[in-house]
Amino acid sequence: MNDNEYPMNTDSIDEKWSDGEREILRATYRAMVEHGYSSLSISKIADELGKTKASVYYHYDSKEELLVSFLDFVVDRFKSDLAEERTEPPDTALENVIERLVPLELDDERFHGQVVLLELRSQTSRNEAFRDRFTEINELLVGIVRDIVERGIETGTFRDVEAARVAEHIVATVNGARIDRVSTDRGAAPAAVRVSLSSYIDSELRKRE
Amino acid sequence: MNDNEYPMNTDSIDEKWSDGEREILRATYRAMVEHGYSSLSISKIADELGKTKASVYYHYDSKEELLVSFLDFVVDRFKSDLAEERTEPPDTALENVIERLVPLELDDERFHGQVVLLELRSQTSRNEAFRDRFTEINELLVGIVRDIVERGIETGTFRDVEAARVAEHIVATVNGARIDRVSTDRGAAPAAVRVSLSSYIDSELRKRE
DNA sequence: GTCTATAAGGTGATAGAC
DNA sequence: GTCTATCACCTTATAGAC
Repeated sequence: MNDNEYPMNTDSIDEKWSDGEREILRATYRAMVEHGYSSLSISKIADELGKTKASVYYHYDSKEELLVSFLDFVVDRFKSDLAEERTEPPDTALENVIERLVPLELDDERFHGQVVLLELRSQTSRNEAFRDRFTEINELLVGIVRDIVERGIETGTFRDVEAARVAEHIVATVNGARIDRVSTDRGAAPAAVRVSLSSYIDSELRKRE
Repeated sequence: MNDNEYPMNTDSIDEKWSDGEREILRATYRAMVEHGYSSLSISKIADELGKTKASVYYHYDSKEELLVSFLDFVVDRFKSDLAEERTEPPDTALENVIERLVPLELDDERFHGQVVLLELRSQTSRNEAFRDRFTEINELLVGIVRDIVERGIETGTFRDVEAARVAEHIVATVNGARIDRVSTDRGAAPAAVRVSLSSYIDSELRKRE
């Protein structure tokens, strides 16, 4: 389902956005971290960019167009952050994906990234393009987990469960924990969920005897 | 932890808000459903109220104050919607709570309620009062589930698991499914999570032999 | 309590010079 | 590509009449 995924962390030859556009998208990201989605404006983006509003409008015809492009930018980062070698044994692969999605420690940069994602997610009911992207993200996550579980069943590591159903469960739990982390002060919750997920994987997936 | 909870659906004697305030809060709710948090304005609320902006400012000194009051209003509704007799046996009590939080069918009214909650939740990183309320909501949910699980352990229905940890897991899963529902087009996901949660409860909680 | 009128400033967006 | 200047409009909030 995802053949052409490369780690785009480094700014390699990437034709998706021009240099000017990427500078604007990066400025948008900073403006969003600082001011939040609901008080984001072209002026604030331009300030962050170090140029004037008119410069922004040279690259984007409207705020709406910029925001959809920004959403792609953020989703792209999320996806490439997730892209990883999948050669490890299924049980450690599963644990690695979970660790990546719900790390025990979350540095400021990733924390801000999750806040931005949550703020964008809150726009899904009002904007179809937004809803499409988050549908895509969740399907990607479920697909990754499902593939690992299926591989585990084939190799005999896991019991013969319904992979799709288990994947939905794990992704829902992971998403719940992620959103809890950025929207409450319940610092201990992510760790509790991590432990509980391991236990779940153990009792529902891992073969006994 | 929650002795004084009554179903406040009907407008009984409730000293928390004056009649005028409640009218404004209800108008705010309608305006929010229609326009979304990020384009919510006093004008739109006044329009929905059928009065002028100045009338709103007679009851609230600032938009900020109104919004925090509105948050209380919404959280209150959420809590009273959850308040329920807890006399059923633990296993059905648990299933009922889950059914209530992640119903298989979601009518428009409740759907809008969850959208509003998600939009308010997206403000948590920018506003401490908001974060406090959502911390409270999640702790309430975890508390409800934990109590049921503990009761199940005492009565011998459930195995002797770590109730707090299992509660965190269930609440995270439920929250993930709830947010998935309002922010993606993955219509089948909530049902899949429901099935998977039942299976989880069965294998992790329910006593065998 | 609700109104009209108004203030001061921010918003998205465009025209035209360089 | 970036700038200045400008537009019409919307924003939060207040003053004062009724």
